[in-house]
Amino acid sequence: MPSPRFTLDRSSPVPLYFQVAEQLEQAIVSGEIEAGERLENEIAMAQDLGLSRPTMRQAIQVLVDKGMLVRRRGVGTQVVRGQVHRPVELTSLFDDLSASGHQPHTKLLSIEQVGASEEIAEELQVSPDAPVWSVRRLRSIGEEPLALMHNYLPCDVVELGGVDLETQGLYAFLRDAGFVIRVARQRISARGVSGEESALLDEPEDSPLLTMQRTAYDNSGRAVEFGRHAYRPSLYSFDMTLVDR
Amino acid sequence: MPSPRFTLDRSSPVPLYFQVAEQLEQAIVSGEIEAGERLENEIAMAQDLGLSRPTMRQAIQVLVDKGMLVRRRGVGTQVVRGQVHRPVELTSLFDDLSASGHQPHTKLLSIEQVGASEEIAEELQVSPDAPVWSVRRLRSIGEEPLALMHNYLPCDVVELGGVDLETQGLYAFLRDAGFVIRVARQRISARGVSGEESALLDEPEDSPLLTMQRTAYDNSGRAVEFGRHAYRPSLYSFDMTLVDR
DNA sequence: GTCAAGCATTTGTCATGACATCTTGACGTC
DNA sequence: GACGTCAAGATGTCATGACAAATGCTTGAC
Repeated sequence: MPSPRFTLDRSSPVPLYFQVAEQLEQAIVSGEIEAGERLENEIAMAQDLGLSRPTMRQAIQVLVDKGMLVRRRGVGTQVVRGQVHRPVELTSLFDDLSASGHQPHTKLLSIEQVGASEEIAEELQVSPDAPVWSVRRLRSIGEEPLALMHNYLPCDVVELGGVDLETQGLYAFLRDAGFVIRVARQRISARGVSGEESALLDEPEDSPLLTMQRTAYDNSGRAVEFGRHAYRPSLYSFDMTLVDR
Repeated sequence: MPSPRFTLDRSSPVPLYFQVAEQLEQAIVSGEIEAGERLENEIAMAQDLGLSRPTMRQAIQVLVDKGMLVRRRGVGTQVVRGQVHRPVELTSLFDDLSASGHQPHTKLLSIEQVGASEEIAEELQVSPDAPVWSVRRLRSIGEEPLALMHNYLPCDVVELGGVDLETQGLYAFLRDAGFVIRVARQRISARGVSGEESALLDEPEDSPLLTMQRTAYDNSGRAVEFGRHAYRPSLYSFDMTLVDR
């Protein structure tokens, strides 16, 4: 029954349950708590740390939601075996690559205001033919083209004029502009390359592409962005963890 | 400020927070509460229903996790705009199709015990060359081939001898056999068809395929199943909702 | 008129206490 | 020896109370 020493800072603005969750996660990934091992019971852990049980439960719940811990009533809480893949998150590919130490590069292919097609209008919750930004970018890693991205944003919500989307990811810009993206719905599938894409992505004819289309909503529930992306499957995939609740 | 009438059954084994979550979700999908609308505050809703605030919060949290509601401190809770797509869940394709009213059909291509390759052994947390079940199935919808599925299960965990995997999905069998799948990790990508697949899936050479590989863990954190699947992208895609927490 | 301070509202966090329910193993009976 | 019962231990659910922090509006000073 492992009981690593966690340190709590009650004067920190970071919530206690989050401090515990972070350190517990660290203990798991570092191997201090072994895979398959059972944790001490909630009440004892809470007492050890001078916390209430709800707070301790909340901390554990964070890792349960991440798929790192599994709870069984009447038994206890165990560490899930198997290595953790980084899951799909509400970040952009740009952030993904930056975080993994690679040097992504973005080429702005086009940016213009167009009238929303029927599909776009529905996804963005605007009237058909309403003005929307249409942005096409090519993302590469080193000399290797990686993804072709086509995004749409409502003009009356976002002002993209003069924004440098080559040095800054779209999501980073939206964050800086005060948009808090809280929810996104996406669909992943595949298709063959089209003619123009073939040259841009440096893929031969009939190559398969991994496609993702996503609509993102800010913290007021309003649609902010809709995008259709195509990835070279040899260089990109989507990892995720599913948790049954 | 909407305040639909919810009914609670305190003698029911269904938790109160779940009863509320279900009815709240129903009110949202039915349009009784409009998209974008703000909910009454937690305390008032709790009082209206004769519940405590934590219970009411837990009910709301269920829908926040589903991406249907968005909370903002100091403001309130709002309904996310935009239609809901059914997300990727811990069910099998078989369940997916059955639920959507179609008639899936499964053909068992092969089932045998083999020694685990290095990759399989690592995914399933068994020793290399340990005996594992190797199951290959072709799933169709009507006359249309849909997916080619290749699954591996540790022999010392699951007994597949005599199991009819043509009328029953793999996950349904595992459930009946007492396995509770709680966590799964999966990776989605794409590739071109290989020779044998081309005929089985009725796709021409060089067609793109959507691929998914998944490792599933039971409620003790043990790896139970590893599978590599290939889908015809014209007939299948992965929908999911991402929520930032 | 504009900006800043203050206030009301609402969600976020945390504590304490209680009981329910499930699991497992020990014990006793048949 | 097999089976059922019981008790211990763990998580699941629910209630009450309190304070913190963010937001948006109102009010007041300049």
